[in-house]
Amino acid sequence: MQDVFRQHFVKKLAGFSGKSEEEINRTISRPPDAAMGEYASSAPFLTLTAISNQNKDKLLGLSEAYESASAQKNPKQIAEELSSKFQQDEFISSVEAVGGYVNARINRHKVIEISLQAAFAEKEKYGSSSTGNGKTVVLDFSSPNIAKPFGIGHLRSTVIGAALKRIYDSLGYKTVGINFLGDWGTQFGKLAVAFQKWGDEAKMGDGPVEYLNELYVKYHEESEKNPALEQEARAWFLRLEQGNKEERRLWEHFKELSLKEFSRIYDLLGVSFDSYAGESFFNDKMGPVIDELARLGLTKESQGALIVDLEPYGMTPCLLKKADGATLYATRDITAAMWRYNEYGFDKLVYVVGSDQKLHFRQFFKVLELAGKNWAKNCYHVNFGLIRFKGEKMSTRRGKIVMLEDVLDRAIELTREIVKDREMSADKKEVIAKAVGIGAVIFNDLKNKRAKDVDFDWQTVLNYDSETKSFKGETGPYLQYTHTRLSSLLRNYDAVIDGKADFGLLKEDLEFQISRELYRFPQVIEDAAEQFEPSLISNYLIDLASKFSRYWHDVRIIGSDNELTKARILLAFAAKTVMANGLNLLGIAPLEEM
RNA sequence: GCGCCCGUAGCUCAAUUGGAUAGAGCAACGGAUUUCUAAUCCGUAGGUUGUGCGUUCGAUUCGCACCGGGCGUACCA
Repeated sequence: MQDVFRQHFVKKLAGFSGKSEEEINRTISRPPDAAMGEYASSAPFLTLTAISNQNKDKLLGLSEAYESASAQKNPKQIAEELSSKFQQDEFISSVEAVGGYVNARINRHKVIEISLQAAFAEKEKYGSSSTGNGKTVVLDFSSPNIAKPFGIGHLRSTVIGAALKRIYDSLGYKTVGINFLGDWGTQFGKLAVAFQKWGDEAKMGDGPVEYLNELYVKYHEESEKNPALEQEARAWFLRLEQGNKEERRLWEHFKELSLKEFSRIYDLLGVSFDSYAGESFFNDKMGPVIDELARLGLTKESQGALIVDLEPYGMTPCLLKKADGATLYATRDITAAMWRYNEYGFDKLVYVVGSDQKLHFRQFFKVLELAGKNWAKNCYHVNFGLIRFKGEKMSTRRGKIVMLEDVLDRAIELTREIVKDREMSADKKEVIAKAVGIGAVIFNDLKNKRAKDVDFDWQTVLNYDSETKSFKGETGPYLQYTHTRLSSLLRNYDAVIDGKADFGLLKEDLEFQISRELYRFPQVIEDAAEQFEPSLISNYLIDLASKFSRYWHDVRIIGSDNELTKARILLAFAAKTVMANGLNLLGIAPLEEM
């Protein structure tokens, strides 16, 4: 979507200055103070830069360049000249030169009119577009390991991936969400060995995955003392890979137990997938791929293993087969990528996986490229920071892990405490407790740039204040609360909202500020998709919510003046629409009351 | 050792991708409630953007070096 105000300003300025629109567009920023206008251009400095660059080519000294630049014209003068050429029009109300910048104020009335009308007309579609029509994005996310507990590390992948999927959906892309289950690999050998040695089927009762994890931890403790266990585990997995019935049966049992637990969590989070083709799905498809790579002369044997040498690219080799013949993670990923390309013909293949696997992705993307797959450049590793626990990396091997379900349960419990004394039905309270508690957890994971590591801390995750019994500040509940109040407000308005109003009556500064936020919403979604960054939407919603919170504190919306009320209600309606649309993209439920 | 990422208020993070006077939340202190839901709002205080050079008219943003933290570094994923 295009910002017509900005576009208009750029076009005019380009005309006046003789620079290209492209060039002018790069000089646009926002003035430090809102009072100075909405757009600023540093175009007057371009001449200076150009002259000094020119002189640099001629090997002139810096001071000389500056002198010759200022001798001709200084930015201040240029800014004044350019500004004076502007005339008030439909989009721009005034242009002013300030210290070498050209500052433009946009026509407030126009912004209000455009944004409120668009939000009213498009409702739940406002913000979406058709830019992605005909294109397919495949997203690989969540991808937990079978027989391991679902930790908060997987929450990040799940929540970020699900948000990106919705974001791309809303831009008209066809999206395919794949849960690339970690249901294959040596860890099953380890688990099976542990289970056979110390396990007891009868103890699997209520929390089988937790029990299996205990065995897994025990295995790693024991194997430090007894290295022979490693051999046993490898042998077991090899038998599984070769199709032995007994091993297969146990593996399927583990898998079934795990999926049952995972789906409970996905239900809570409101996440679903289009495909569960996990690693095991590719078990019988790797052979031909290895053959293909070999035919292309990419593979070689080294220390008994089959590798693709990536030395020329400054990377350690990509291992396709271990010395014992078993395949590895990279083999499955390469195979899966090729299969997905054939199956979906994607325009983008996105992996939402932690930063600790960066090298792995660089390696296998490179292998794809070397194999002549020109679509390799459309593969993206959307990495995210690790969740550390009291400064330590979490590790399932050492049993250091925070269970996602515990986090969710605790958040829901805190919320129950808040709504306990509300006058509403018990059912309603429970719905609210779930939506708000989960919303708090989801937002906590989506509010920061994904690359940031997060130190998990019970005290601060939810920003819960036990004294006032409330979630405070920049949280999911804050956004939900804003949406709730807007809903309540609109319920209190008994006339019909028909989308018509006298926009000229909205003269408050905040009415303009809010409209401007509403206006840029579609662009925020596009940026979030482009950068694979849901936090852009989180931050945006916080901005919008805090502006509206301030607004209705200062201003009476439903008042005695019918026309004014009508206009303000339309503003509230538009704000509610955008809050709801934004929250839905993040996977947080917009509530009517709470 | 080498590679990648990070370092911004006491804490957690923003900063429109190189623009003007670096902004929010939490915590602290002070204030606002006959309410369109106070899970709210307002105010005060808090900074040599890790350090030092460099590039630029202009640097939190780009380059180099150093300091500190994280991750990775062929048979785990």
